[in-house]
Amino acid sequence: MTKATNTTRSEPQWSSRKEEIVDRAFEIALESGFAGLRMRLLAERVGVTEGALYRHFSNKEAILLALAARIEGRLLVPIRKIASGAEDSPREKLEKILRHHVRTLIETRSLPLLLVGEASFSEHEELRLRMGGIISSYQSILSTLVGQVGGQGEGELEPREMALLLMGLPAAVALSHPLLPDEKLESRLVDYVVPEYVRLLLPGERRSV
Amino acid sequence: MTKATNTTRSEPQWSSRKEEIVDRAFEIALESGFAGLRMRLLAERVGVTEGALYRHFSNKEAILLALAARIEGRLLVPIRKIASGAEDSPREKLEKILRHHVRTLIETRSLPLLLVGEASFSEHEELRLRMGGIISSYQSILSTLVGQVGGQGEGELEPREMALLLMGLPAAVALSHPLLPDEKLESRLVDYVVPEYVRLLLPGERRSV
Amino acid sequence: MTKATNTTRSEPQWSSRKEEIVDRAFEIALESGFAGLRMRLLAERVGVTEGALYRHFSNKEAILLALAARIEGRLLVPIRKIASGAEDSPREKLEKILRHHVRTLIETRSLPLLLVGEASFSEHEELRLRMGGIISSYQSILSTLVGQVGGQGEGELEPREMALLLMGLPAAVALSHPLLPDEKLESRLVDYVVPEYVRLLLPGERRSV
Amino acid sequence: MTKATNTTRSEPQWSSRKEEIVDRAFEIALESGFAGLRMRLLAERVGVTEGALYRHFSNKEAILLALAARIEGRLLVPIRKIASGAEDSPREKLEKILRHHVRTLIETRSLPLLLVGEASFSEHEELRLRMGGIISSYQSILSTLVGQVGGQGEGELEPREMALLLMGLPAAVALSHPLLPDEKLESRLVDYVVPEYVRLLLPGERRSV
DNA sequence: TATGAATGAGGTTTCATTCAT
DNA sequence: GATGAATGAAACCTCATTCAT
Repeated sequence: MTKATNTTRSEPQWSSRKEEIVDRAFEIALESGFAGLRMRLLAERVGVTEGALYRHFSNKEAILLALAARIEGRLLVPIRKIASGAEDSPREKLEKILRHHVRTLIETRSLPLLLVGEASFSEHEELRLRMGGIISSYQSILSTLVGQVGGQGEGELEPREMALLLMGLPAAVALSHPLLPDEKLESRLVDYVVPEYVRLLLPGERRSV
Repeated sequence: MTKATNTTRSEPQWSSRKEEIVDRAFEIALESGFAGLRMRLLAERVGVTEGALYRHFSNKEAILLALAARIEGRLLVPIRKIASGAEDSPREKLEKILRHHVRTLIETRSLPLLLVGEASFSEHEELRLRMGGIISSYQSILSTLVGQVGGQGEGELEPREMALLLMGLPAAVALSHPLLPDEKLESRLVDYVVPEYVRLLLPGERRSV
Repeated sequence: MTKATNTTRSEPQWSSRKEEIVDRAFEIALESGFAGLRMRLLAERVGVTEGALYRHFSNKEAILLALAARIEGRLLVPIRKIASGAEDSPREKLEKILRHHVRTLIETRSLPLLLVGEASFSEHEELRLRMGGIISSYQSILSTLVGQVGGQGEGELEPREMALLLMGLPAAVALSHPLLPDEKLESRLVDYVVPEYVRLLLPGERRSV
Repeated sequence: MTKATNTTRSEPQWSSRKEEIVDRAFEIALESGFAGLRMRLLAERVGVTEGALYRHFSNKEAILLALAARIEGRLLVPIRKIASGAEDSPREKLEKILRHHVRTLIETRSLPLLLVGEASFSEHEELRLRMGGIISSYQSILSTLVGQVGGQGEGELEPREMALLLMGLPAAVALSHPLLPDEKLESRLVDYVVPEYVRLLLPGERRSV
């Protein structure tokens, strides 16, 4: 008899209002970007009045931060789990990470990375810091793994630089995919292009084999 | 026949006001992003009132389109010139293009690519199309050149996919640089990382050597 | 038969919650004035939710009225007691009253009189009436005492006018003290300036001496 | 044919919009106090939309400050002129000042001093400072004049304290008059009570005469 | 009694755009 | 070409109050 009981399929069972708000905010940002996230629209989607949103978040900024946290959860947390796994080699980890990243970007219409772009100019400092933190964490995970791969004998590119290159593929997908969706390419990206990319960038092991 | 041709006597230089408006718009977008471009602020910077802007552009969207055109001018036009040059090999051309792109991004705080991101969500359809056009042109230039390099014997990656990878480096720079500026990395990017990246991605030459 | 009488078993002390609410309301008004008294803040200070306040007071206005009553209690009740005392002369009573008033104003950051000002503009008619009643009572107490002092031979100023002048000192303190606190002056006010003021305004005794 | 030409009697000829806004704001504050001054109502009274107000004042606070300046103009400026006059004795100046002050308070329903009260709690720091400045200036004018009167042989009260007492009469009027208007008293205040008050407070000269 | 969520009206402010001059 | 005032819609946010539990 509680409100939570008469769930329809669109209400994931135990989502408190707070979570539901973030869910809907994510949806809207997916459609219209960070800047298109208006409190009025959000309230409508949630099915309450605007004032009600402020019971759960003190600010619009607080909602944006929760969104950032959610993105972190979808993107960074799985990546951290992959990186800390015990079974895979560093090279395999890198490959898995990139595949996860690219897949997520395609699923979310590149939202995560595009939000990084929007955050660069945001007036909300905390949001900017948070987004910078996500990028920074991501790159240091990649750097560490690159360092563990080793093997680029002549030591041409530093791990940090290699990490940047590895992030390049998701970045390129993020920027070009929403404007120029290409289903054929999309289907090959995760399973084919990513592994090949890793192979090209980190040829060390190949030689050693 | 270009728009700049129908100058009246009061515009001795080529429609100076119009150009100046776009100049200042570019400046502002550099500082505050697309969304931070307010008509009021723009008018102030130009040194006129808001109403005056509407003598030169019928819309804010018209100004955004002019901005897109300017970005095209700084980014795509030089790239086209490089691509159509007669002296360099395709590989050299690709390298030059990437160096130009990365250099421009660093100079412009990544504005061009970030604007692509913002445009993805824009409500102005024409702007979205134009930005899509820039990306698309860029990628087809890269694809063509990759095709001319040839040599990836087993034909693992298609030119279009390779083009995406090549665009990855600038994309990664665009996304990470504004939030996490890194001067040491920056100084090595253009002259060192880019050539190495091209060498890794297009190993054809290596065999031929 | 008073409202406080119908206590239920859950209110062992005399309607403690109600009292506490007014206490906290007084505190807040002391800090932020009448206008700064928000139901939300009040609830927080009391340690309950906003809805709970409406169990004890039907309105915000009801709380404001209770506040006015409390001010009456701190200001007017002691003054009435002084005025009805049997031992002092009318002149001594006036002096005691003014000293009490000034002391209270300093202790309460002038809240009582400033609230009078705010109440002048209040949309709550009952509150306005109540505040007017406080002022009015105060002045008639003063008038009566002034009449009892007698002695202004030529009958220049009527008691009511003299009462207004006597209220002038507290009023001036109320208006200037919160904006321009002056500790040196403050320490002399109660024990020195007030008696001197009474002596100057009611020179009757001087002649008799 | 300009808009200013078709003046009705209610438009004082050369009031720019900016001045008109302050005029209307003053009117509203007179009716409903500082807190009752809503941008919407103000815009209605001026006959424009809310947005238009922001062409002339960047803030609501800016309007409040303009209001404070206007009060300063009506109250403090004439008082300064009186104080710096060459013909009157200090005692006469004090009397004139108090008469001007009391008259103004009655005309303006005590707005100036009540605004001081409201400003004490205002969240607008600049407004608080400004109001404090007005009070402070006023008191130092009074103090100076009191010092010039001299003559309180035994030196009982310091000029600053005497200034506070002098301000007491206007203050009492301000606080009691709006809540308890009294026409009979009002008519005697300016011409009768004020001079008598000065005579009582500053008896020095009387002796010397 | 109390909670916690919600409402609805209203608050200040911003912004692209228009228009008479 | 340009100004300066104005508009109207929409933005974020606050607050007293209500109500099911």
